[in-house]
Formats: sequence, structure tokens, C-alpha cells
Amino acid sequence: MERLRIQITIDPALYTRDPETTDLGRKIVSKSIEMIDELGFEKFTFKKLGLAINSNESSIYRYFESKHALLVYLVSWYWSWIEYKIVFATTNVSDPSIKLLSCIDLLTKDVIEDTSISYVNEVILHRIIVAESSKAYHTKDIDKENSKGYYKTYKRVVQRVSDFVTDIHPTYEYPHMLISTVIEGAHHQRYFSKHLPSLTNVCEGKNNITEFYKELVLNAIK
Amino acid sequence: MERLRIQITIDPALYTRDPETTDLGRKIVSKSIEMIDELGFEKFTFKKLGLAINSNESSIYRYFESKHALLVYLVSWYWSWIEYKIVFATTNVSDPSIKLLSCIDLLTKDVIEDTSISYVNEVILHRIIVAESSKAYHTKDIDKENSKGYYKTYKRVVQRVSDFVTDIHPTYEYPHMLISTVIEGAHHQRYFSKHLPSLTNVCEGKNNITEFYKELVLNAIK
DNA sequence: TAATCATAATAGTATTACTATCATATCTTT
DNA sequence: AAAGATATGATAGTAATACTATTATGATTA
Repeated sequence: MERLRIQITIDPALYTRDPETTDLGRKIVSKSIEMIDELGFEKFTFKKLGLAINSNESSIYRYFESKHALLVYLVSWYWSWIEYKIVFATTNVSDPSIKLLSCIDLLTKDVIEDTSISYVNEVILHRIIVAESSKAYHTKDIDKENSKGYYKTYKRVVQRVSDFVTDIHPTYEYPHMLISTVIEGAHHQRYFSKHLPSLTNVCEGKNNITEFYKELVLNAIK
Repeated sequence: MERLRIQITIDPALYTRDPETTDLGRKIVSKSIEMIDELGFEKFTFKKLGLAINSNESSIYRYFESKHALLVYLVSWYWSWIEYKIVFATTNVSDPSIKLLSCIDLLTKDVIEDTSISYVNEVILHRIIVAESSKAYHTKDIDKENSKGYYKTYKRVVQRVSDFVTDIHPTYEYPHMLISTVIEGAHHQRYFSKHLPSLTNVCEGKNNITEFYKELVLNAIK
């Protein structure tokens, strides 16, 4: 798709040392994505990661204070990337309905191509988001972490898309609920379609999830 | 509400020894609900639970093979309870729209009263479902566990409610998606309203979540 | 009365999620 | 070129976790 060099900027609150600036840092991010996908978040450890990149557990702790912090970083990276795509897809488009439908596309479609040239594989990262991201904010420390800005990017994405809903239907009462329902719903449906298919209605080869949520949103606000 | 003695039956696959049949077993279930709510699932351990009920870690392992197994048990218990309430609310009702709306009510409303006389506090259990239940099925072992029937009750609830959708609109393509979106969505909205309110549109004292999902479903299938 | 059963007590293991210390290699500044 | 700062690596150590195994004890049942 885009051939521009994407610059994803991550809030310093989300790391101890910026992993983007060093070779080791980039390896940590890159390999952790692979390993969380393979092992699942619970069985993933910094020790295993250190082994896999020929580095040391203690060195990884200099970048992220815990594996939870690393997960939050990855989730935030994902939302920054989505935000970039949303901005890219909606600038210079005047019709808010088209803008909204583009966003739903970006928020619900499967990621099947690693588009950026960076050390982050977005296809795998998307699988992590689907399978593990809810663990990032289902913590007892949510309020403390939220006040530190850990979930800012996610909230900003919801805000942006909700704004298009409001553009279309200024008096609609639940724009944020609608969009966060679509986002979380799409992740669940993607997960269910693979593991608990009786909770979905996904057909082989069809973009059912995207179709379903587009229809749902249009009916909700028309 | 109902004054009947509810008999919630749990599939033997979900425990090692049936906790309902002994004093210790019931204490394990009852106290674990309190403790998971207080500590969060991650910080909850069988050792702490043993201490709290004046029993022994090893004794708890005779009932549940792991704390994950216990969580799956609690989630299943919740869905059996919801299923009971759904059956209760929809028998002898002929209008499928009324049946569906009753179900959405049960699936999305906050639980504020401990109705049963049993050792399970449904108010607290509901909070656990909202905050922790997604951890039950976001595991690398999901497929193995699913084939053992761990998620049967949840799937059955979705099936039941989807059937009412189909009764109303026989050609609607996504009944299961719609219902699982409502269920998971309601839990998310409930959680967000407390911890990430900018992702929702919840007003003080109003049943916004239920209203939102009722409207959403009716618009989707009308 | 013997057998069995549930529970408790204790010990032990591998792993986890860190923290702390120190050595070393490299890069920067003067 | 020397001195200082910085990044990384290696090693050790700790408290807690998530169990398993063994044995003892007291209660129930045959």
C-alpha cells in the first residue's frame, strides 16, 4: 500500500528506554511479537526472549520494566499504526459516510500484509491484538496506568472515528459506545471464528466480519 | 426475584471433584469469587485462598487442577445461571421480540442483587465475568479445552438467543455474531464505563448500555 | 473393627519475575 | 590518546508461583 516511511511515535511513558533507537531495542520488539504469537502471552518470558535474540534477560529489563509493560507498548504501537492509516485514508475525503466506512474497514478487516518496512510485522502484531490485547487493560492497575496515559492512543482512535459518526448523525447518543463495540467486537469475532466458530457466522473466504459491522453501524445511525 | 431453589448443574469436565457436594468445595467457590474480585485473577493464588478459608493449598487442588480451571468453572457457572434466567423469562411468552428484548436485558444489565440462596454471590460473580472472563478463553489451549466442552454453556446461551433473532427475522445472516457482539460488548462497556469512560457514553443512573444494545439489535434486524 | 475417604501438613521442584552487582566493550569528550 | 560515560552481558540471588508427592490424621462406611 503506502510506500512512505511510517514514523510511529510512542509516548515515553510506555518504555524505560526507547527500543526504537537501538539495535537491541528493535530486536526486543520484533522478536517479542513473534514469541508472544507463538507461545501466548502467559508462557512468554523475558528469559526466553533473551535466549532467542542472544541477549540477556537483564538487558531487556532496561527497555521494559515488565512483560506487561511490553504488551502495553505493543498495543499502543498497533493503535498508533491504525491511527496513521485512519488519517491517511480520511484526509481530503469530504463525505463523512465514506470516511466512516473506511475506518470500519481498517478496524475490522484482517491484516494480511506486512506493509511497513520497519522491524514490526503488522500481520503478527494484529494476531496478538486479537488474542492478547484485552489482557493489557484487564488489570487491577488499570486506573493508575490509564492516568499515566498508557491507553491514550486507543482512546484517540475511538474519538476520531466517533467524530465521523457525529458528523453523520449529530444527535446520535452513543458514538463512542458504537465504535468501541465495533473494535472490540471485530477482534472477538476474529478470535471466535478460529476457535469458537459457533459464536459467529463467518463464511469461508468472505469478509463477513467487516460486512456485519458496516451494516450494524449504518443501521444504528441512519 | 424468583424464590425457587435454583439448581445449577455443572459439567463434570469442569472440575476434578464436584465442589457443590462438600462444605470445603462450596467454600472454595464462594471465597474464590470474593478473592478474584478483590485481588484480580493474576494475584489470586490457591495458597492465599487456602489461608483465607483455613484450608490447605493441596486440598484445593483436589477440586480444581489449576486456578485457570477454577476460572473456567466460574464462567460456566455464570452462563448456566444466565441460561436458567433466560429460560425462566421466555417460557410461555409467544412474541419472539419480547423474548429477545428480555434476553438482551438479562445479558446487558448490571447485576445488583444476589438473588439465589446459594453459596455463589452473583453480584460479585458478574463483576468477575466483566473483568476477567475473557482470560478464560484467551489461552493457547483454547482448542483442546473447547473440545472438552469447557465453553458449552456459553455457546448454548448464544444459540438460544440467536434462535429468537432468527424467529423474528428468518433470513438475517448474522444472528450469532449479533448476539456474541452484544454479550461481549456489554461486558466491555461496563468495564470501560468504570475505567476508560471516554470509550463509552454512559450517563449517571441511566441504563445506557442496555438501551444502546436493544436499539442496536432492533435496528440490525428490522 | 477394618477399610476407605477427605482433609491437612509438610516438603520439595522447576519456573517466574524480577533486582543487584560487577565486568567488559564501545563510544564520546576533551 | 586518555578519561569518562554508557550499553550490554554475565552471574547470582530472592521471593513467590504453580504445582506434585508423601505421609499423617480424623471421620465415615461396610
